[in-house]
Amino acid sequence: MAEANDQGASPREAILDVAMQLFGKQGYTGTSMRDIAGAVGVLPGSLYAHIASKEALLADIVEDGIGRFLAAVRPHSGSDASPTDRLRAMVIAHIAIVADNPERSLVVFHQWRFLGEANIQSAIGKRRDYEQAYIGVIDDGMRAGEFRADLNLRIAVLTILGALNWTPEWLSPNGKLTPEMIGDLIADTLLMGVRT
Amino acid sequence: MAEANDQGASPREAILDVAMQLFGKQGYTGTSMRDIAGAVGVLPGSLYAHIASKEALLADIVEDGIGRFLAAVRPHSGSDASPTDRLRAMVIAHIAIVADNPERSLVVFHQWRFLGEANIQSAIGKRRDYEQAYIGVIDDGMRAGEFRADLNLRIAVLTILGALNWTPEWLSPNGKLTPEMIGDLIADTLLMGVRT
DNA sequence: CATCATAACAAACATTTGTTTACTAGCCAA
DNA sequence: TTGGCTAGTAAACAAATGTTTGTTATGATG
Repeated sequence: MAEANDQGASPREAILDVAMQLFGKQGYTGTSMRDIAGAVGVLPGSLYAHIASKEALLADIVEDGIGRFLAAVRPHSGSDASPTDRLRAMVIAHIAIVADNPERSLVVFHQWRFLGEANIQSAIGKRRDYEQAYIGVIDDGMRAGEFRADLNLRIAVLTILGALNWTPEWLSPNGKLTPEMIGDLIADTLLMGVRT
Repeated sequence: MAEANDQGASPREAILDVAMQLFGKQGYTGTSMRDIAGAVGVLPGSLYAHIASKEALLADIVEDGIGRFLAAVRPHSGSDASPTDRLRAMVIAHIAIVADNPERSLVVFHQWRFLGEANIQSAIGKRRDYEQAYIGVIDDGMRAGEFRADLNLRIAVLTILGALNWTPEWLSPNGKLTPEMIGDLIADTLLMGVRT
């Protein structure tokens, strides 16, 4: 059988799941409703009994995806641990979300451009909240003397977020290192750098 | 006038330039030949006097783009400077290429998936060469005792390349920091980390 | 049994897609 | 003036696009 029907899930969830996978692999504009229908195991028109439009499908996936990152990171960015420990925990939490489903992360990071004006603003806002969490910890660390005082805050945050946002490109859920271990190693690299 | 005709360039170069911009902004599958023709200021069919196909257009852009990164980094990765200095020079060179044209870099990093089987293998090969240059310097640095011995080589390289590959997403050629300064700051962050 | 909601089918729609073909206008060398 | 380039127009092609519509099978519930 060609269709992987996501046994036990509602048709709507099956569609969202399949769309997430295809949008991640082929991009939003590179995926047709016929592609999605084919992978679900249904005719194209049948999709519209469960979703409003192709763009609403994307909006749902992106909205939910960003929400997962925010929910995973917030408890740590707001904790009373040291900036070092907080940053490490945030990195590990981020990697856990990516590893849970790299395709979803690819959609969140790259396909939001194709949302309509309304949804795009909401996505950008939440993305800024996410960045702000990192800016906050780095700033705290610098003030506390735990992080280098000569850091360029903006560049440091973009460097860290860049390293994190690139992970769905290579991270495999089936690798031999667990997501926690990978997150820990990335946090090591970012916290202490490569120099001795 | 809506068309920016890239005065003084051959029609072929004008097309490549416009396609690069649009592929970067909207993606390969999100860009139609009519989009390109419109931006060049020409009718859709006219494009085919200068290019073989839409995919050949993408192949040209990606091939040339990867080549620029390789050409910019090779002299430094192969120099006889210290690993620290080599890595710093490679980062600065990378950022210079991105800053020169962020859209081109977006195409190189994200649109190669849409190449045909033949071109895709060539692109992956060159991309591996590029990674290898970074693996080499880090490995040298670790052996020389200049870089931390407890680094996970693979993770460190992916972290560094992630930070670098994400830059076209935010780097603006019109910012107040020069590309060299930005490269230097990123190199600082990656070499020494954020901790004191 | 009759009823009703769920889920899917079958077929069509208007548009947009990449590309081809035959033709024309302008220009520079012989 | 003739001839041959270079660059572009105009119109069409089959295929693929997102979506709508009317209809049908299948269960569970009254």
